[in-house]
Amino acid sequence: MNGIVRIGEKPEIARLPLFREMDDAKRERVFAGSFLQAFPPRLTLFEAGQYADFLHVLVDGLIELSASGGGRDTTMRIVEPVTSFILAAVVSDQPYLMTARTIEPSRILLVPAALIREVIRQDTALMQATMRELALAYRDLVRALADMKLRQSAERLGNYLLQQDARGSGQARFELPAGKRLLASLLGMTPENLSRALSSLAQHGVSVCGARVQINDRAALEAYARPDLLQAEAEVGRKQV
Amino acid sequence: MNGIVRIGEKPEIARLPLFREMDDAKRERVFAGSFLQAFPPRLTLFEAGQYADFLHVLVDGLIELSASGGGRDTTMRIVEPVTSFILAAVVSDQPYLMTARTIEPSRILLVPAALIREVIRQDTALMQATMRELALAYRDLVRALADMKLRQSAERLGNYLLQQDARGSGQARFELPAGKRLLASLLGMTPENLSRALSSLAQHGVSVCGARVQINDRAALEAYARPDLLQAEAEVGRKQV
DNA sequence: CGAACCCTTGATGGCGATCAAACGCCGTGG
DNA sequence: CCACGGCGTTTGATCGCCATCAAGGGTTCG
Repeated sequence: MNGIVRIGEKPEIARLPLFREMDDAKRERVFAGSFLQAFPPRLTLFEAGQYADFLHVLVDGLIELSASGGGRDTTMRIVEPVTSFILAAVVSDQPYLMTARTIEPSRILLVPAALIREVIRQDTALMQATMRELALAYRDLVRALADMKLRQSAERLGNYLLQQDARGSGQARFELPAGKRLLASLLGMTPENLSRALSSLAQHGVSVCGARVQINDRAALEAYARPDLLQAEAEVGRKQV
Repeated sequence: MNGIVRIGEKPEIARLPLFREMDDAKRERVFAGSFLQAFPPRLTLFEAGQYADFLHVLVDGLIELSASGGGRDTTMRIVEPVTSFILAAVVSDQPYLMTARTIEPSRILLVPAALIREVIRQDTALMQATMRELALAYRDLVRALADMKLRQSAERLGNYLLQQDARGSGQARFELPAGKRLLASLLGMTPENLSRALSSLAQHGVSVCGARVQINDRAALEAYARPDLLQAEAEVGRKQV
């Protein structure tokens, strides 16, 4: 199950913006030193404060990144495949700031931190790709922080729905990637209030049935949620850190 | 006033982590192509949405970076000298996400974005420094977002005071860098509530007189504010993006 | 069938925003 | 010198968003 990445998975990983431009031989070297591993759901992969020993690439499944403090917990990000995560901790050689937990059964490529740091130093194209990934991830977080400070919860939800729709097939119908409890935490609200917010969005062109969401009146939703300046970069095929 | 950086300023800028490790000749080239410019207070340097045409290095003065949306404004960061800012926008060649405004009279080194991007491509040490800066800046933002989601306003204030003290000379006495109105916005609260929060912190070992802050009982303040896992990296001489 | 678990709905309470007004500080101009 | 106005800060009163507490319905799984 580990030791060498199985052939079938490689193309999808190699096509990630992070690995796309680098030297083929170096990429092989990275993959040869990495492990593809399967994890059951609800398993903690690592905790905040631990030394960052692997760059993670989610190949299949779903991951929650959360932070805690003062007895509380909040989910910082929900990682969907195929995406790398915790690049920043690996690059800066610092402890994780977030805890990672599988939500669904997941397969993850584990790239030893020392290995990826070494190859980054050797391969300029990879270093440049890393730099760009970090810059885009930084900008995503600026948007997230502004979102949290400027909008109230139902507006954040509305924007999340618009964003999630755009990220998916694009037209007006999609499913929430994870349970509503988790979504609530991601949006900085309680499950109870997420439930209320979802029903209140019915007045703004959104209908929900279980995890199925349909945007019936995009103009109305946009008028309410004001996606404004906070829209995500739309680089083709891009995945976050 | 511009064209070539005045000799007196160079050492301090060259010592920034961003420029410290790079090739001397390349650094000269960057500085030769840049402009050191003075700005009056309360002047908008650029607005969110504009094309990012300069990397900025604050040499002297004070800058506010703010974001807006839905009729509201919030300050995202207060930049103190000597520090570069908006590296991420320049690296990713995307529009600014934030608006920059001088608070005090300021002198800023303006490095043309195309120039710095070109030299980054040519100089591996600079690229690596940029990568590290972005990674650390990313982690700062993770902390800021977790702070906003996990703590209530008086706790955020308490942590800000601890952090600001640590960043300064270190022991228990310092001045707020900018007016309280601005600080309130940075912390995601109103000036009224900042005022109340400051007086409530008297019960936790803090005394305030105007802009002068004194931490009389650090243990009590830490017990209240729980700096926990969110503590900033303490790399010597490090400055944020 | 029962036990979790998730989601929903309702009732209550607290944190913080908003509204309003007074105080201190400071630069201007009479 | 003092009067005046502007601005930032403080203090008080009220309101609204959202968290918390509580309970009920639906689904899944042992």
